[in-house]
Amino acid sequence: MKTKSKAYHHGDLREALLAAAEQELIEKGADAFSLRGTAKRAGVSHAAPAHHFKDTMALLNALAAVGFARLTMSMKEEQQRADPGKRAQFIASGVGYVRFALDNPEMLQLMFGTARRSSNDPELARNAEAAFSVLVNAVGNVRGTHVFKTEEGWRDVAASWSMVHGYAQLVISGKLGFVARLDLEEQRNLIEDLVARALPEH
Amino acid sequence: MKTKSKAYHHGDLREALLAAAEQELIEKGADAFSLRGTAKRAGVSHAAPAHHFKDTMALLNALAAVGFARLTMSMKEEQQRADPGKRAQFIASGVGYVRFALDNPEMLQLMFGTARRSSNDPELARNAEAAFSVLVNAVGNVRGTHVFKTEEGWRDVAASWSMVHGYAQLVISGKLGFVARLDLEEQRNLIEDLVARALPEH
DNA sequence: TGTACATCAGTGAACGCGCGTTCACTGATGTAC
DNA sequence: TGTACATCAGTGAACGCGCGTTCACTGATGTAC
Repeated sequence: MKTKSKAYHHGDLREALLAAAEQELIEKGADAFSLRGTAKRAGVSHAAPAHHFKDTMALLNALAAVGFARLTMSMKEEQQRADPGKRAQFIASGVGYVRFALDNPEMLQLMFGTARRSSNDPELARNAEAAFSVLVNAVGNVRGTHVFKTEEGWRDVAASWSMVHGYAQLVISGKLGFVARLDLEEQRNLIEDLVARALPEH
Repeated sequence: MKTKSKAYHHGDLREALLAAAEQELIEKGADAFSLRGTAKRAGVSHAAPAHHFKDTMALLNALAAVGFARLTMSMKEEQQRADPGKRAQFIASGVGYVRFALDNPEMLQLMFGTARRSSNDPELARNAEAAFSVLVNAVGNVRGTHVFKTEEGWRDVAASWSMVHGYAQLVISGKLGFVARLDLEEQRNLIEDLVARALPEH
């Protein structure tokens, strides 16, 4: 019957393109990603995206910004589910970070790689900053100081972030194969242990 | 005078191609890397590489294998320079890991990314395994047991590797900007601190 | 030592492909009166 | 409420480009006798 209403105007092509771009990224990888493929997925001619994104780089910058927003959400969700204690909140932010990364490996590569992206997209920078802040605040609450005021504070942040980020990257690239053999509960325990090591209790 | 001897046969084109490929990777990035560009850099026609590498993927696999060999060397060098104590040796392996990564950021992406690479190149797997072993042995020596025998051993390895790998990735992607303000000595201290956190003394 | 010949490592032209971007266009929508 | 018109968001053809790979070839090298 094909009642597929073929409206000439799409409605919200910008959002549809971002969703299509994510699928394209997931299936083709950052290397083989193409604007034409994205347009095709969105069911639109390959010239249409130009009305919404200046060029391919602009589209990927916007997609990376979406990724950082989702990362922020993932950390905050995990914190809401967790015990309200400061240390538990810190650990939860780390668990949320890893959960996002393992659920969105291609997005993580886009967000932290330099491929096909410019570095001065303001929305992207803002969203990245917001994600960063969740972790920084969690560390600050545990330590009871503004982390940027002391060398030790910087180190706490660097250690925590490095730990969760590195763990996620290694699992994604298949180098920590034994993790695949853990069930969800065990993996969560492992992550909590790793995060806790990054911020040792005094 | 141009005494540039234009020998028809190159001598060691395979090695020259690997070196050229690394330059291509560094200057163009993993996305824009091309076999033709590599051949041009090596001063050879774009059809010549086919005699040495089946296709582009084979060349990049070989290059990644070179990267892992260099990573192993970097860790061992740092260990030779360090105090022979077990814990100092462990920390040195971590410092060597980070040093390699910061000196070869594009290679690290190639080695740990999935882009343009197959996953079943035996030489690549062997070299990656060798690098892994340096870290595993260093952890084992500190703990005094075969790390693969206990859950705790696995965690020690995961924590150590995650920490150095994550730190390197974050610095490379510019997310730990404050590190750029540290001088060499300070950065070394920071790395040693981070690595030490990953493997807490009992 | 010299020669014939097989093998190896290059060349350069050609192929077909998918890409990003541009362009003149057209259909749909929104607004002024 | 109806109509004219500007604006917006699509289309599809066309462009030039660089890519990986294939192919027939040729020059250099190594080896058997």
